[in-house]
Formats: sequence, C-alpha cells, structure tokens
Amino acid sequence: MTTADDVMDVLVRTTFEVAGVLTRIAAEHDLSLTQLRLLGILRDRRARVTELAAYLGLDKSTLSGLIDRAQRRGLLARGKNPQDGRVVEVYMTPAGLELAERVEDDIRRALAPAVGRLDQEQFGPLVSLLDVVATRSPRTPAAPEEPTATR
Amino acid sequence: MTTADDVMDVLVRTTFEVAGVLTRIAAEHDLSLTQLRLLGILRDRRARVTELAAYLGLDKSTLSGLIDRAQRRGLLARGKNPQDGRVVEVYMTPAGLELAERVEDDIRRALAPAVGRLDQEQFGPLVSLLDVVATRSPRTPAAPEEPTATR
DNA sequence: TTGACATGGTTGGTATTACCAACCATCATG
DNA sequence: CATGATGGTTGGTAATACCAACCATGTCAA
Repeated sequence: MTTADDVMDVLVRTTFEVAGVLTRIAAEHDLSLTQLRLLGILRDRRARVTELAAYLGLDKSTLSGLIDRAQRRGLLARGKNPQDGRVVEVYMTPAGLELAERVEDDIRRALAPAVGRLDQEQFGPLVSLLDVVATRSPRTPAAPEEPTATR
Repeated sequence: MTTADDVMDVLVRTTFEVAGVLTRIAAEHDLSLTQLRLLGILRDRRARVTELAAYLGLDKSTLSGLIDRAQRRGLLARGKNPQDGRVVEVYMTPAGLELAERVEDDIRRALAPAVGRLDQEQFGPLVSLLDVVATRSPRTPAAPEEPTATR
C-alpha cells in the first residue's frame, strides 16, 4: 500500500534532484538558484520589489541586493511607477531576456534524460497529478497565519 | 497534447514549491536547507566528509564549516576511522537525531495539505512515476545518488 | 491642511553558505 | 624511503539572507 508518507518521500527526493540540476545549470551561467527564479518571474512581466519578495518568500532587503547585482550585470533594470512614487518596478533588459532563454534551453537539455525515462503517454497523468500537488488551494481558511511561504 | 516541456515545467514548479516548504520548516528549527539534507543523510548512517560532499554536491571545505556549526550546536560529532587515520567520520548525536525527528514531523505536517489534495488511489501512480524521473539511470555515472532527505 | 501613520525600498550590520587555493597529515607505491 | 595521492582543514572572498533602522512617498483623519 502506498501511503501519503511515500508520496512525501518521493516528492522530497525529486525536489532535491531537480533543485540540484537547476543549481548546477544556473551556476554554469554564474547565477544562483534564487537569481534563476528571479529571472524566471521577470521574464513574463515587470514587477515591483515587494511583489518579488512576496513571491520568492524573501525579505525586501534581500531583493534589493539581488536586484543590485543583476542590474550591475546588465540583466535587469529599475524603473519608476508614475502612479506611486515609492514603487520601484523591476524589468529585464534584452541581455537578461537572452540569458534567460539560454538558461532555459540548458535546463531543458539537462532534464531531458530524466523526463525521457517516462513513456510519452505518462506525461499527461504526471502533469495533472503534480499540478494538483503543486497548486496551493486558494481556499484555505484553516490557518489565518501563514498565507504563503513567507515569514 | 502533453509534451516533455510541460512535464519539466510542472517539475520545476513543484520543486520550488516543495523546496519552499522545506526551507521554511528548516528555518523554524534554525536550519538551512543544506543542513536539513545533511541531517537527513546522517540519520541513517555515519559518513566521512568526502562522502557527504559528494552526496550533497558541495566542496569539502563547505562541509567542514557545515559540520563545525552543527557540531557546535551539539547535533553531530566527528569520530576517527581506525583503518585510515586521515578519515573523519561524522555521525549524529542523540540531540541531532531528536531534532531530525521533530523536523520530519513538521515537514510531513506541512506537506500534508498538498498531498491531501490527491485521492488515495493516486498515491501509487504518482510515486512510481516520480520514482522513474528522480532515479538516475545507472548508465549515467554523473553524480552520486541522493538518499531521501527525511528518514 | 496638516499631523500621524502606513507603505515601499534602501542601507548597514551580521551569520551562513559556498567556492577556490593553499596547506598539513596520513596513506600507498615505486 | 622518497614521492605522490588522498582526506580534511584553514583562510580569503563573494553571494545570500536576515533584522533593524532609515528615508521618501502616500493616505487618512481630525
């Protein structure tokens, strides 16, 4: 019988496995895992600092440094928000977008052997199962403390 | 149609989600994610420094510091190997084992809502699918394999 | 209108993580 | 027994991340 504990074990194992791959590929491009996520987020849309901090579960001050260094490298830029003078909006530069694309290619290449061990008809089931697990239900009235993984 | 890219996307998303949970719970016990993994490995068996470095994909010198701090906290200890005087064997103290147990409980509690969104009959399929993905084929002598972080 | 408070970011300080290079001690081999 | 390989530690540096304190800007009530 497969228990919830078994599911957790394999989830944790997979997490370390995938995180290891991501860390390695990121390092090859002189990026940390956090910077990788940052680029991943900003790839799709510009975002304000607090928003990024909430999303990543990090302190605002951590973001300041992260953005500083990425900006110094020319990967992203800070812009003003005309509606609210306090807000700093962060967005990718063309160089950042280009790097993100290269990194994504490398990640897909690195994950290919692992995913390739599955039969193609297993893709669908795995995706729907993991999607259930990974998607936080928005309706969790149980714990008023801790809405997300922030502190 | 579900593609390999879709699988990768959900894998990465799940990884960040689970890693976030692990990081949060670890932090609640004043542990980093790396220390968590370290305790997870040493829970089952004692190991030498180089071995740990290989498992974790870290430099030996990083392990030195990691072990130093955990030792200072009374979580683990260094022992000698009678066969080889150069070797340092690391093992958990009772306090370390106890902490590892508490942390595991908290992790299981924290992952329960996510896993609980699955039906019980989906446990088996998910575990076997993820096991395929997370288990490096022995044909690839790239890096040493990863034991489960908890338990 | 103007205080008072709230919000958004940055700065400064500290601890940890992680790397590399250099090093010492111990083994293994010619 | 000299030489080299292996196992760990030390020292130096950069990045990550926290907290507390701090400005600047917005908001709201008296």
